[in-house]
Amino acid sequence: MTDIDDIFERAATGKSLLKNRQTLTIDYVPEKLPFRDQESRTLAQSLSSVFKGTRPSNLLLFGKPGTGKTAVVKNIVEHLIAKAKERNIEVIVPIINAKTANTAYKVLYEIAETMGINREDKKVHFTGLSIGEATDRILQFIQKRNLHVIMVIDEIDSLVDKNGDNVLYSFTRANERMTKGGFISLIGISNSLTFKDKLDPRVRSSLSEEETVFNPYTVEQLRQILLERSKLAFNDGAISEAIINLCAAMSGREHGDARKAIDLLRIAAELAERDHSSSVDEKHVRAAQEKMEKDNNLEVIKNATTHTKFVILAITKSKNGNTGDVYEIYSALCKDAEETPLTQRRVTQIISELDQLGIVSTDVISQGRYGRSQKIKITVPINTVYEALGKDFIDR
DNA sequence: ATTCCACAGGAAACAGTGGTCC
DNA sequence: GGACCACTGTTTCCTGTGGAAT
Repeated sequence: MTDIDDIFERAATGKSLLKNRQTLTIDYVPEKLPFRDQESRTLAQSLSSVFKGTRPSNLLLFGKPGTGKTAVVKNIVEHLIAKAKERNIEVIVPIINAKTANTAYKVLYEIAETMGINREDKKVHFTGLSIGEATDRILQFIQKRNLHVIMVIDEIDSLVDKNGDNVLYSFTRANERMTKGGFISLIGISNSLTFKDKLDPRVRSSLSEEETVFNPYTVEQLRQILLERSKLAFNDGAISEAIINLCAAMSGREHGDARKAIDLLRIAAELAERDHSSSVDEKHVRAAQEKMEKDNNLEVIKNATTHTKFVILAITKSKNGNTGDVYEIYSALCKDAEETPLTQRRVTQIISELDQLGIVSTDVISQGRYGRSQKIKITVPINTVYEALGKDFIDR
């Protein structure tokens, strides 16, 4: 075990490059978000009608991931609650992530939980109620207590994609029903600009009373964000401006996602520490970039269901990558493993899910009289696939 | 211009599970 | 304890599609 002891010894005695790792994680939200003054002001102005006792406009925030939407909302809401408390106004702000609470009922349940309804007689249980009944109980609670509720639904597009806009419809209309007091405002946060098209026109008009678009950060903006964070996170001399420029350039070119850029910086720092290097250099950043991609793919494949793994394996084994060919190989794999194969319809769906996750790429090709099909290709390095599937799985 | 292939993918239905309500 | 509800994963059924072959 001497090599293991050696690792521990070096970790214990080695010099840390980071003085505050926390500031390079998603949990850290700075007091004021750089480059988001305009958006913050718009949001604050919209919410300020709470102080006049009237309902704030419903609001939609659009922007790609890592553009600071959620952070801006959290910041402003925190200020709002504090300011309202000084004036004895009770504002409740349930923040629901519709990607985690991925059904209409789960969203209602989460809202009920954060609002404290479940400490009352008429609870909204984990299951068993109809959606209508759950909505009614929430509205009754708000009305009875004359509450100001600002409902924040993050990733609102995934809720609408999976469940339609019924829940949104009930809440945008709720104020007409609550005649005895209390009100609800909705803030929807979405990664997709086209999400509005999927809404019922009545929901669309009432939900998008105001809209704010968060543009992706430019390379220069990312550079300044990373510079700020690195001052908080790193010990003196542990990172150079050139390395920060590189991280900003790599992230800005690819996605403009501040969260990923900060992750890149953190992982590069961790790799440099493991390397016992006195500072982060270019090779750590490049390695961090590779690691991020690989880890992501590994996790997805490792956690996939058995049938999804069979499909992935079938794609790697297929010569032409046609749907028919892949399905045939998949069926054979199932037969070998004494599993009943899923239908082709379901396999098509699995392939499309893998496509969305970026594990495979598909191109629809038409072979004329020989039909239309998809050309399916694995986009993840084959070694990563085999590593994720495991030798036992491949050899069985 | 029409036919035909090999699918893609939407919609509805179903089975099984885990829960509440009355 | 039966009626009812939601959710997930799946199957079944069906319509639509691009372009080579006829």
